[in-house]
Amino acid sequence: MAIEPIKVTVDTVALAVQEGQLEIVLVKRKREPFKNLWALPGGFLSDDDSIEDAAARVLFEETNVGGVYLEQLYTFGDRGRDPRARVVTASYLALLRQDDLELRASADASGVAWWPVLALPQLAFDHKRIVEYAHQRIKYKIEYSAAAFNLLPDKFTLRDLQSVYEAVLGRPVDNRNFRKKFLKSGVLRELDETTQQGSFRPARLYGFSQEEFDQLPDRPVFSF
Amino acid sequence: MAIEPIKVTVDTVALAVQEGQLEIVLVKRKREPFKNLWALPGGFLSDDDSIEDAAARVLFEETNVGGVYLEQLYTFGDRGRDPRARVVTASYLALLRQDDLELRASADASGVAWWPVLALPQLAFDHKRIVEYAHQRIKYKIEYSAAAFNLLPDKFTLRDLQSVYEAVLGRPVDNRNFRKKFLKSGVLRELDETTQQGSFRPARLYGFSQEEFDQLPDRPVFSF
DNA sequence: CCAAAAGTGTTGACTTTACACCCATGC
DNA sequence: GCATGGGTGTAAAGTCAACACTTTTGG
Repeated sequence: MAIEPIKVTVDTVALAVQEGQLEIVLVKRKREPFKNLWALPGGFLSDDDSIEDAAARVLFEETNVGGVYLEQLYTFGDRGRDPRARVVTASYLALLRQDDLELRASADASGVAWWPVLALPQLAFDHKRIVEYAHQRIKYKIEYSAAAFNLLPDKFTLRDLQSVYEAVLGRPVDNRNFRKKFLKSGVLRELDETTQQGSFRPARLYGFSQEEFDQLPDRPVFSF
Repeated sequence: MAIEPIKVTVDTVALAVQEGQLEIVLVKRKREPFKNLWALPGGFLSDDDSIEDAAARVLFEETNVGGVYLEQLYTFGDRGRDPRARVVTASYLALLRQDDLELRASADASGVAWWPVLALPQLAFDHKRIVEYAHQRIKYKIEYSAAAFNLLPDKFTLRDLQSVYEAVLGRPVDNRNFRKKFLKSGVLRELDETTQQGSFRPARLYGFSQEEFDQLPDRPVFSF
């Protein structure tokens, strides 16, 4: 059983919702292969304690984004994915709050930027496929998990929450049904604060209650 | 960035339902580490075209089981999983029909056997965790996918189908509601055949219709 | 008083759950 | 005719989907 040398990398699909759009962080490659194409932030598994640690480290190194929710997506290892060598890539999904965003490119890249998931440039390697996989995952996940709250600050309005669902699902949802269902679910803590941002009625702020969420059944409870 | 040598392996959780119990294939290790403990069938990624191919090859080599449904589960890569070296393991779920079963151990193992998922022996490495992950996955998956039909022969009775659900979910389900829901879903093709296996009413045989299944929404439709 | 976004209820269709007896067969 | 597993219906409760107007605020 000949074992050819294999390299292990991590690539991260880092998502955020900005102005009602689902966006993703890409870095522009400075070198071959795929020089000048946009790619997912990624790099080699090194002396990290875990693959997830590697994903967090690489994401921070390449984009300056840290302290975020991370989960493993899928591992790609087909022959020929990388023209140089056999590369096995564990892909990760990162969910960012608007707060977290202060992108800064590393020396290895000639740029780092947000791109709308629905209007991506041509991507390096098989990264298009990885983004599609991530997009599918977050669509499912938002219906049965608390993933949406990883895309929001600690305090948010019901409209903010609805915008996250609409951006992720890619379609409008009925606002009366949306509010009814979320308020009934018990996972929202109503705060004694409101926004104050224009010449119209202020919106109430809410927080997320992990304790209440933990008591929900683990089937889709937030589907719209 | 020092890159220590990393090995990539695949481990497979191969499941089948036998006499109403969910069971899994384990091999008994002939060597250190974990000599004489039971472990998942697994081995190194070699010159396979894909990781999934490697999982299929290794499963066949170690257990003589082939031609089965395979899907990737999760990739484990924490430091210290294997005392010898840094090992990154892509784990796979295999679903077997009772037909497929003609276990035969390879020279590397001192045994291969079916074990009930609910009564496993002590396992090598972190394989217990991998089995738990697989078990969770199949529990979810059976509710929204056609996974159950990968655990059944081409022709089966409604009772067979219900037994698969009960074994996977680990609890009884209401048999009137079960039949009603499955028959209404349209994914079963009623055959002009019955079983003939005792001094009692014969059961009608059914087949699975992939075409009808493909038209279902991709949310849980087989939850009980 | 106007513009803008926040917030609110009801109805009908459908789905889910709980529950107990008759049917067909071989011996 | 009996033992065994196969097969069937209904009603009440709950959930989902569709739909339009009133409220609050600043200027």
